Amino acid sequence: MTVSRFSLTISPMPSKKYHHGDLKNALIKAGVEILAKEGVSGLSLRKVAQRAGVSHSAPYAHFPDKQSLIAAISTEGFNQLYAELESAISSHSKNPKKQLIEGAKTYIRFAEENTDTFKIMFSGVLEKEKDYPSFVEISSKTFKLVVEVVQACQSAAILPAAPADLMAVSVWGQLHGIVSLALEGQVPHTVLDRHNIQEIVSFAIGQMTT
Amino acid sequence: MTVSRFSLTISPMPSKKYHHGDLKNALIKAGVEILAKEGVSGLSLRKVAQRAGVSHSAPYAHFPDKQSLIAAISTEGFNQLYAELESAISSHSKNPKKQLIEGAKTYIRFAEENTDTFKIMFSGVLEKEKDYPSFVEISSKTFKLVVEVVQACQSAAILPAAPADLMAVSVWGQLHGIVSLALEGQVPHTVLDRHNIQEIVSFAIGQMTT
DNA sequence: ACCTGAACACCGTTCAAGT
DNA sequence: ACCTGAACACCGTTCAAGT
Repeated sequence: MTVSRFSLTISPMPSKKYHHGDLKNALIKAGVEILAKEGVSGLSLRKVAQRAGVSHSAPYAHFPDKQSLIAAISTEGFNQLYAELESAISSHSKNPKKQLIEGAKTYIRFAEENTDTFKIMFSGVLEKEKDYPSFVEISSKTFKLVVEVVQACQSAAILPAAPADLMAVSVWGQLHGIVSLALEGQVPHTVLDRHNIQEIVSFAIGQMTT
Repeated sequence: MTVSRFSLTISPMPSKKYHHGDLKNALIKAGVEILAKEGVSGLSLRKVAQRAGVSHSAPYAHFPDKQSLIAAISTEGFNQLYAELESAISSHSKNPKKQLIEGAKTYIRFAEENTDTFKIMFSGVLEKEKDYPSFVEISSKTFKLVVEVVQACQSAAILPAAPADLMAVSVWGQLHGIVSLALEGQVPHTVLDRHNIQEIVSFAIGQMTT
């Protein structure tokens, strides 16, 4: 025991306060990791605190309640999704149809690679999303991105003339619905035997475009 | 105390075993009611038991765990949704386009009137749906209903020729996606100011049909 | 077969206290 | 300002026991 006490003195042990003034982000990161490892049902405030190396009540210095941490995780998820969509879309700035298809692929990939973050963003776990301004902001920014692509497609006569925001809900809804049904296991194997989600979405979007 | 013991003997008190051998269904019913009143986050096994008038451990005589009760509630929800869709569709057996539109309206109404049951059916709360045969059966029966309507529409040249199951995923995905985004508060007010969900879905399905 | 009550581990949240 | 530890109410699940 003398040894361990000694080592504690000369080199800081990981169980010390190593959140370098940024416990808030450390908690969000820990939450994302738990989500990836144990899923939505495995996400507890106490586990998040433990993984960040603080006591179970420390998170309350940064988040008023669990919902608030979930809002922060969802916001972080939306930020990442937005960045990936932005990148995919700006890679094909001269080709609206490609923007649509590659944007959809990016959305699908995000859902597949971050399944439980995606679920927490879109499956009603967050109950009063309107109370979290940064969540509302990034989600409406993301919607605007969809509107832009839709408008570009309309200008190129790839999508029919119609109010762009209405068309955007339609396109995003089509994409989101197929992805959601797939994550729920509601797409029958008779379809999945022949096509992956990307192909199903491509088919569906192909239906809407000319 | 003599009085209470006497009254217990001559007339059965409500706190006695009044689940007439059908506690299982009483628990499902209690679960649906709690879902409607307190939402998904308010649904606990202990509350369900209390509402059904039994001890907190009584449900374990009928369901191995909470997931299993959730599966039963979801199955019951699907049964109701199926019945309502069936009824709406058979009311317009000579008019495929009407079947599609009225089926969609029924789906939307079900989601709006049973929001939290709908969420529990489709939002990943049920984690191993494949383990519950009656859930799988009714959900695949419901999918077959969509396929039938799609085929009728294809025969009437209202939907383009394509594998009916693929087209069914597309149509259901479109409907489900818009409804899900709406329940999540992800449909911007700029759109909701002008159109309700029914109209948005009608627009989207109008896009797919000729 | 069906149900109860005690028990256990875990959870979200609060609060007095420490630095 | 940031964090800890005890405490409270609630939860899912197990189990010995009662009818």
